[in-house]
Amino acid sequence: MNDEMRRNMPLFPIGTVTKLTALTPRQVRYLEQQGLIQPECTNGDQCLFSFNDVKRLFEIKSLIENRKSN
DNA sequence: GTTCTAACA
DNA sequence: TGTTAGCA
Repeated sequence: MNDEMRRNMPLFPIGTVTKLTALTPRQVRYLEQQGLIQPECTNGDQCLFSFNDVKRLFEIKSLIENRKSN
């Protein structure tokens, strides 16, 4: 994998994702169980999230916040 | 230190 | 949804 590729396909652990999305690991896992996100679970025990998933979390987060307002 | 699962309220 | 317990 090239250096450029790592910049475009970084994989973060749930801890980083929770900070980036401002969500809790519970919500992230729950959404994952609902099939709303598709993280890369290589070992099956640890799931790494890519920008793709983080982006989806932000969309979902917005929906949750909108749900409160409406 | 970090992640995962399970269950309960 | 949030927390706790134990495990690797």
